[in-house]
Amino acid sequence: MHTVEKREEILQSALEVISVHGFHGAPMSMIAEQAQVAMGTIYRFFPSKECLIHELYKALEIRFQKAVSEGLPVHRPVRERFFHIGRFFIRYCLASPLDFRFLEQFQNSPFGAAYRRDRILGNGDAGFLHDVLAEAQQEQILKPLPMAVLCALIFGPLICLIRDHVLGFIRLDEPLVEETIAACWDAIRS
Amino acid sequence: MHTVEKREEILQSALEVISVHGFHGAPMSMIAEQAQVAMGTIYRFFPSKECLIHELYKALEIRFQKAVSEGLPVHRPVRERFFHIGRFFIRYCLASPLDFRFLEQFQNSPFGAAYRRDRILGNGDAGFLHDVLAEAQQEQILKPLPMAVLCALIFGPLICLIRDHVLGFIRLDEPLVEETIAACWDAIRS
Amino acid sequence: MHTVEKREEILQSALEVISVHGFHGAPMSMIAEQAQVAMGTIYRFFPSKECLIHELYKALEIRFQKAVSEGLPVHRPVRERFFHIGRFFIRYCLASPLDFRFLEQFQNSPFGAAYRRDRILGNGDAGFLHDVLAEAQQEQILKPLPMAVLCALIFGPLICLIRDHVLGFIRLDEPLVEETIAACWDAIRS
Amino acid sequence: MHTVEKREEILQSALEVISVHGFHGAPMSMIAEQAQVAMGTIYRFFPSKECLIHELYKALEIRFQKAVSEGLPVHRPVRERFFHIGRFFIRYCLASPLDFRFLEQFQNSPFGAAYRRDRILGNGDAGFLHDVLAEAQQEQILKPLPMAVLCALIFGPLICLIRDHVLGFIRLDEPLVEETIAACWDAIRS
DNA sequence: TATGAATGAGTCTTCATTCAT
DNA sequence: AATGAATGAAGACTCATTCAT
Repeated sequence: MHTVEKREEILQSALEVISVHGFHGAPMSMIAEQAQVAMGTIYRFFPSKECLIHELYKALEIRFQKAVSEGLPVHRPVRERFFHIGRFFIRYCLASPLDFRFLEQFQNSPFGAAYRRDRILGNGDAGFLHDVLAEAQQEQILKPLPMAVLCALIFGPLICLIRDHVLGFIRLDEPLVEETIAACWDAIRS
Repeated sequence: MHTVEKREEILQSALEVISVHGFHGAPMSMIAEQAQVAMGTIYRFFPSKECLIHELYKALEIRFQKAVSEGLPVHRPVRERFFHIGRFFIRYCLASPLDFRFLEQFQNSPFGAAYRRDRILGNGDAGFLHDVLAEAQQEQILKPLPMAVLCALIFGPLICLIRDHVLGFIRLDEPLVEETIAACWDAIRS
Repeated sequence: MHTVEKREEILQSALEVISVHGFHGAPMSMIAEQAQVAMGTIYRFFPSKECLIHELYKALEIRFQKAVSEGLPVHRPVRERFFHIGRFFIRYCLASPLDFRFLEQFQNSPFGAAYRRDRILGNGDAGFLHDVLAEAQQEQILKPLPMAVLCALIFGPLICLIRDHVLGFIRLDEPLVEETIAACWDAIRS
Repeated sequence: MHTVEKREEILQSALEVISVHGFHGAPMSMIAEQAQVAMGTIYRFFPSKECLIHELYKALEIRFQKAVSEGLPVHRPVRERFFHIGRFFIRYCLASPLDFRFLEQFQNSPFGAAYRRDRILGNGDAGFLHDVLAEAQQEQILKPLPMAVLCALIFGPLICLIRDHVLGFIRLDEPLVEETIAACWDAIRS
């Protein structure tokens, strides 16, 4: 197996094990076993468990941004682009519950505290969403609120509902997703 | 020191240490030290670390519910009650950031999984908010969405922003709080 | 309650708790609770748990010797006295299973190693049995074996069977007891 | 060192430490030190202290059975086989006093309670002795007593004397062993 | 004198990390 | 480069003993 592939394999195994058992329920030995490598091998790619976790976070972030921004109808009206992002956000989280669970855990852990939160999940001003919102705000379509508040008004509810869905408390079907995104739009539009 | 006081002292220390370092970064010895008691003393009040954490959660929940529902203008219009709850919710979280961080951690941990999530933080349909929303919905003031979605539309953004504030990314002042609550109201009203 | 009575109460409680749970399954707190005294009170009578156990052993030994020697038909033939002792030995053990279990535990523990074993259970040359056997040996009724061997030939089987009985593997009824003692007699008589 | 050897080394160290200090006087750290391995290493071979002890018991039992049954003159008269077993039983115990002390402790502990007692030491009806005695009883050479009683009449005294010897109270030399076995034979023969 | 809350050393066990092979 | 056995520091928990009341 190639070096790069092995690295990927380890990251993926870490994701699987950690998202199920949590950071502290996932010993390196378990991750190694899942990746079908020896424990020592992991340390050839990542100097410590903490680094592995941070690297995994970064990898997921990239993967995530890519998925959500995919097919963004760049030249369509703001509202349409907004709905696109909302839909893809939910779609991705539901399709990749492991990613979602890991990212949530990461946010709410001392690991995540090291990171500026304005990256992913609940905030996106580093990326494409920022552009959409900024543009809309200039057109005075949106309320004149700080970017962080706008992001919160959008991703806060979505994350909350995805969590509810993952935990089985509600069932997020197509129409409900649309209605929810619409409600978020109501929250931010002027 | 009285027995009750010591119990309180231990709970408070656990809150302080855990909210900063996380569950797994907070050994019993550290909690004991913070409370200025010996480790064994903790076990006179709580049979295990897990129990200590659950008891702490329950205590915070009560404290929290009380604070948020305090002075609720029961006989005023729905919109006014809604704003009251939103304001007090934020106010409490900002005044008690340790509580907030602990509760957030608890929710996203295997501990919290034992609890139905319909309690606090991100959901409130167990209590007074549920009544307010239900009443408003009957009057057709609100969108005909499931209660869980309504709660998500309210608490999702608030929690998100409180976290941002606690972590120092934004500054939630009085006017911003009002505007945010208003935006949430826009999200749910029909 | 009198001082002496309290001491007795503690010893009796220690016996009950230890014989059921073993030395290491019987914390001082449990013994205190059983005796309905405070933990500290035990330390007014016994300087340490180890001492308590040794004192208990000594008390049981006395109680035991008294019970077994009771009503010994001093002026009857040796064989008759032998049977008397055998019967009373078994009778006492079956009637006082707690004593029996404690003494067995004590023997097989580092505690007991401190004691010369030629006291009780499986040896009795300190007391009346010694006299009976010595007398019999002088009359050449018994094999010319060392006293320790004679004692082993008598108490070895009895203890073994009592243990089997206590554990429920056999049922020691009257006739079986008689036959067993007779067999022991066959073992030692010349 | 080989894996198997290390396992053996740990078992042997456990035997040495436990037979001297007792189960509760033998911390894993002490066993590890004796075996010249780190504490964690023990857990690679045995999932818990309890398992270690049970494995040790099983290993000793096998060793023991093998030693005692070795060279059993299968086609010789019953009496001869009986003496052989008695001799080898004593011989093994005296040659392996650690084994003996451990097995005795095990029997009288909560650990041993899990095991049916019809195994070793004080009972042997699971194995070869049972066959010898059963055969002898059919030939009406022995008293018509239950097997458990016969075993008690044999092993009771032997164990008792071995213990005395190990503790230094008597000296079991060759002739004394022979006489003692003969006395046991007198106890059981009809 | 009696109490029992408090202490903290000691135990078992886990797991991130290392290193000889 | 890869392995995984070995390490030992760290953590939860127990309980004999002490001491302020």
